[in-house]
Amino acid sequence: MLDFAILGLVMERARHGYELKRALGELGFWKVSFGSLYPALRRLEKRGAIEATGGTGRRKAYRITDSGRDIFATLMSTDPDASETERAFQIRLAFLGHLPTDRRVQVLEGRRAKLSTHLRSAREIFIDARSNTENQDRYRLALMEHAMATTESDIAWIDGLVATERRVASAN
Amino acid sequence: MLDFAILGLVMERARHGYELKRALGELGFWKVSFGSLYPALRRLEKRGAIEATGGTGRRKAYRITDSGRDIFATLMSTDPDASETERAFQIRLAFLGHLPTDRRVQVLEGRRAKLSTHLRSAREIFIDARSNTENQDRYRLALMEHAMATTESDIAWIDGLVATERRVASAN
DNA sequence: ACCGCTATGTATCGATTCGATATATACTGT
DNA sequence: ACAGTATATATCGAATCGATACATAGCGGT
Repeated sequence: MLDFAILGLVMERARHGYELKRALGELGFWKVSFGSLYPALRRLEKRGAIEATGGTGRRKAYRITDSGRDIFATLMSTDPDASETERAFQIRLAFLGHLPTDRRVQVLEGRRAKLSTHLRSAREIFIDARSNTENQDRYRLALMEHAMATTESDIAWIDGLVATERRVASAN
Repeated sequence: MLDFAILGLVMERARHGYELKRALGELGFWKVSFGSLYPALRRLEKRGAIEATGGTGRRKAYRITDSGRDIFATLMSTDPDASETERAFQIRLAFLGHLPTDRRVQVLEGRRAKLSTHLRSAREIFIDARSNTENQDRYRLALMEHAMATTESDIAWIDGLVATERRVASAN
């Protein structure tokens, strides 16, 4: 998924490693490490998806190739797998503008469904734990409750995004 | 940190691998994989922190040793490092009941401070991105805003935990 | 009684990612 | 002129993931 993110960013304009790290970190949910980033750049270079351009001084700027553009387009238009990570979804969101409106809504609804299911099972587990004498630890119950609240807020957020998407679509 | 979590759970009572995976998953923030779990059990066994007991049928229950209890107590009473992960903090929280009240508040306040700092820098980055013509992507701005809102909610949650802690403390 | 499905359980493999560290240059304030 | 900080590339070992293999238990349906 890091490869996906790198392709997406490099596609907009040539970027060097440090810049990619900063750009990813500034999205707010992932501080990628150099130990992940540089090997990923090698991988992509070896696959012919990106290529190094001279760059200024010690910098090594990478630009996307036609093959890389294809790879990105394929990844973007492939439906997210059910097992997709929170992070994978967020990266996908960061580039969701590359999809047409109806596909965007699909991606969002898919994520919403997954969160809903997860929330339901979390609630069951919580009810269960609370009524179990052994599991009465205050902090553990608090963790569960907070996790549920966060999931609810994520769902509401996605609903907002979907609503905006539909509003924009019907305005055209 | 997985080792820490395993020790904490096994300390309460002997548990086998699958049970540990379930117990960790039920806290709601981490679905640990078998590929992490079983090697971790080996590690801990080799260090003499846990030992396998017969267990029923195909199960291999692990119980904590005295040495393991020491290791857990040391980890628990060591102040969290500044670079500690979200997940590390959550695991710490799950066992926070093992610390005296004042130390609990310390841990919580420390986390709060870190989140506050993070939030401040996120806000700066957001303001910056919004005023930058290049970074106007709707979804990317939405991601940043949501990340900030989540952090704010985490801070409020921690404040609640601290308040409860103080209330309980002063009631004694 | 038999079949298939799902849950339970242990285990390992390769790939990914992390966290720490090394190294070096550019810029900034005093 | 100098120190300190930001920028930048790179690599190492360890932790973790995700997929897969394998096997038994238990349960519902026919």
